[in-house]
Amino acid sequence: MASNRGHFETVFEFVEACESLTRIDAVLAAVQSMAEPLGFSSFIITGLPLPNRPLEPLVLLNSWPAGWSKRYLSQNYFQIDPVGQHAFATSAPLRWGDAPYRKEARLAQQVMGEAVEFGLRDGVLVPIFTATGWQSAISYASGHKLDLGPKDMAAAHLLAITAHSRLRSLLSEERNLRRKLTPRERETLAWIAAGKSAWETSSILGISEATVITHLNNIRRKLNVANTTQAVVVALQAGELQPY
Amino acid sequence: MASNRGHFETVFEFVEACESLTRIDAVLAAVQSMAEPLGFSSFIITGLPLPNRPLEPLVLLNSWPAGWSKRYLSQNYFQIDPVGQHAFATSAPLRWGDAPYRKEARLAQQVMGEAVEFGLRDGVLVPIFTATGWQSAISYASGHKLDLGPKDMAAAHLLAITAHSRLRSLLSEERNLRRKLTPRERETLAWIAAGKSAWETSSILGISEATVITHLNNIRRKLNVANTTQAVVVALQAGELQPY
DNA sequence: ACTGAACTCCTAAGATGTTAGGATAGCAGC
DNA sequence: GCTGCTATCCTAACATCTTAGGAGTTCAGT
Repeated sequence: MASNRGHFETVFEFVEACESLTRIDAVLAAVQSMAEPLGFSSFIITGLPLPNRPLEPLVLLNSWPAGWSKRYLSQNYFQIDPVGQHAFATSAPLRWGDAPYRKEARLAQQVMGEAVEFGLRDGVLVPIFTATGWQSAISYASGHKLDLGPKDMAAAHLLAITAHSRLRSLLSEERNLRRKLTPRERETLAWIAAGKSAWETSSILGISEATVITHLNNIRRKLNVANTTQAVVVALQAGELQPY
Repeated sequence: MASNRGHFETVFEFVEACESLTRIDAVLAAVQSMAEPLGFSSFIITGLPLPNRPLEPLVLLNSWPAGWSKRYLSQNYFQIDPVGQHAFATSAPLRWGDAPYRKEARLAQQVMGEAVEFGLRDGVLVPIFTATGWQSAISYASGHKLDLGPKDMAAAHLLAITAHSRLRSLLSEERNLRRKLTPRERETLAWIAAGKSAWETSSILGISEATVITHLNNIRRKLNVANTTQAVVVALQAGELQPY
């Protein structure tokens, strides 16, 4: 384990350098190189899904072993994983071993057992809070038991929020290039999300109700959702409902 | 202006100390005491609203002069303020003076003129990205023109994301104490947000469609919204749609 | 024992959203 | 000149949500 002072200075340089990274794989490499001196072999940065929703579409960055990653995401282990579920309840960085789980939860024990098979024995989960109640998290993994002090945890925390911030801006830029909705459709959906009916929205936008309905039809088709309510949720998560 | 090295070390100590702050006004005082050496006299930490939506419900922490704060929020200046609007487009900290605005935008100039009357002459806006496309921001204000180097900007940035992270966890804890919806109502709304109809949701939850409809009626009444779609948006912003 | 909150179930009318067609006009890019 | 995209408008049947009532059960706390 490197010295605490060393960690801090290095992480601090990372904070500055991170701003100039323009490619997602560069962020991944940078985080990886920062995490290794702290004792972590891999990590994942992800948004936390709503109840009953899959984790996979919210993953931002992932350096987990491929086999584990595939199994965890496809089997939706997140809904079982005590560490993942505790991410909602904690505000401070969390040692994996400190995640509470009921003894009767055989599934939870099975998931943790399988993680060990893939070389993920210990780790730290850092929750990242957002202004809207949505959360993200970064989960660092290690192949051996960790011995981390408060400063190491703080360094991991700092690394997490910095990388997350940078990542969001990069993905936001990428996202703009593959937006699915037209400007008028976004404008329409923004009013619908504000609770306006189709008729009210048509008045606001100065068009006919029929046109608003057509826009909503196209929106639902493009986003591949069941109804307008889900369209709003998906559009929010996809960043469609913002200016610019 | 204090030395750059001093800023950095102080901010770094703040990162550690912030974790132990348990009261919102303590965070406010801590940020204030950190911001002043950087040249800032006041600040606001807030989520960014959807188009056509007011800023006020998303404000987390506010040390702006009371008069200006009241006017800005009640008049919904955010939708006019070029700095506020540019928050959506930038990923790096932004000097107020660098915010682009059209010359023909008399309203924008008026807002900025009024800010000066309240002693807000210059400042820095730090956007905070989230995993879901929702954004927050902190806006530092100063009574005089600022002369900030890259390291000062980085220090302000670091201060912002650290305080924001802590604040979210504190508010999240407070929020849990004044949740409006019952567990069953949250469970119902989570499936509705996933695009299920009332009938489908009733099947999933093993209750009658009538009960789901009753839950939705109560949800709309409690959240004081016009329809289920808006109920989902409001519940998401209020953090109602998460486990625990 | 009582109170309040949560959860459950019901009807019926009216409002609103959804589906499935079709149609015209403007405009940018090839 | 053509193609594709965007934006606009329309009808009609059907599905779903919304409103406005009422009512019974359970359970925790006073």
